[in-house]
Amino acid sequence: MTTGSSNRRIGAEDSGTRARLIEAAEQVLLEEGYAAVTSRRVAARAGLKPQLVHYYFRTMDHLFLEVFRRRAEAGFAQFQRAIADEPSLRTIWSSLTHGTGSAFNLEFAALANHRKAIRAEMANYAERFRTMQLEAVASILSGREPLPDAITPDVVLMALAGVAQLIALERALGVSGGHDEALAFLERYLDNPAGT
Amino acid sequence: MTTGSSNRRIGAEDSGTRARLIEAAEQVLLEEGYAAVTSRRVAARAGLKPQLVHYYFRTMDHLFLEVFRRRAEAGFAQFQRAIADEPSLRTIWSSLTHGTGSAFNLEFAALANHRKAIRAEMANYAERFRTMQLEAVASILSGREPLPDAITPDVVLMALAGVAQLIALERALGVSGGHDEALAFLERYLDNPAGT
DNA sequence: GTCTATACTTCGATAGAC
DNA sequence: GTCTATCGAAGTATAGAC
Repeated sequence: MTTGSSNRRIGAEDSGTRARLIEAAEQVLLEEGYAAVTSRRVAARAGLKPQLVHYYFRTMDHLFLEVFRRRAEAGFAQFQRAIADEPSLRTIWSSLTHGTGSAFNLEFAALANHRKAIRAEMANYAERFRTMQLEAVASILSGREPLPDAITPDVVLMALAGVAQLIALERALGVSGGHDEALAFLERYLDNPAGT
Repeated sequence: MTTGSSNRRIGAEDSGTRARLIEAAEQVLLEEGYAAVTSRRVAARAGLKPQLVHYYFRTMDHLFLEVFRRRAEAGFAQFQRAIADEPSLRTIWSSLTHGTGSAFNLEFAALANHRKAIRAEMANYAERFRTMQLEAVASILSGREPLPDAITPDVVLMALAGVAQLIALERALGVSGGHDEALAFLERYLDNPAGT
């Protein structure tokens, strides 16, 4: 499982069937969780035979990695577009709370916790994403009233990202206590971080 | 699976074997993730036969619920002790970042996302825990310099909980960007939230 | 009350046919 | 390059022996 030194033949990367399997895997992941992403269920969702999963992907982990990379690259590109279009804290906040990203991250975080290859890939993207976000926050804040010295762009970003993640996770559970208050605060803060 | 209206006989709740299975399940959960919590592996960890899992627990979900409740009650009690001993923001922060709690929550959050019974139980405890924490924060802040109106105890708690969760998750991945800065800020903030 | 023998389903993966 | 036939291991759960 770690080495994967089998010499079984693997299908072409540009195969349409392969793309269908990745798409199906992502759907199953979001709807039923990573434990439900089995060769049989993914194939059924794609309308294909289970053995095809193992023809196009050496192991299930290889499939997970492809699903993750596809989503991560898309998120990456989307963030860059959004921040170029309107560089503001509000745009950062939107990107942190947008769509199915949270559910996706939750599944992969749980998966990464116990699978080395996936953890490495996720850490890699997380670092890159954080760096990109940090540059954006620093740039946005530099054009405004200065904040107290202790409140660096890192601190602002960690707080926004942390609260966004927490709210998303609790929403999934059906818990909402404190959310309205936090969102009301952010509603003011995002446009006026210095509080003047 | 949802109803569980089987009339199969189930072992006594005070059985020692049953307790061993719960303990073993928790270990497997933390070490290998929720997908690895199967009757065979739990039993192997406990040095028992796989069929015993199904004698003491109607389904695997019942086992998960027992594992969750045990940990949740323990966390509940521990928070109450700690906050009674030293009521401070620092104690709140410690309780949010303490031990294996984050890994445990991550596993159960992912599980809860797709299993109704577990989601309900987790939501229930999350609400209770949040209420308890909120009372503590409000009580602590009321004995200090007042904060700006917009920064209610809810806002403080959501920020602390969010950042604590984010740092824990990223640490598990091996990502550390921004952590030192956020922790340095908190180091000052926890003792002096009004920033005077 | 406690545990075992057993049924049946689903799993990942490979070797080999087209 | 693409897909299928098939294997052995692991999964949940139940009925029945002690």
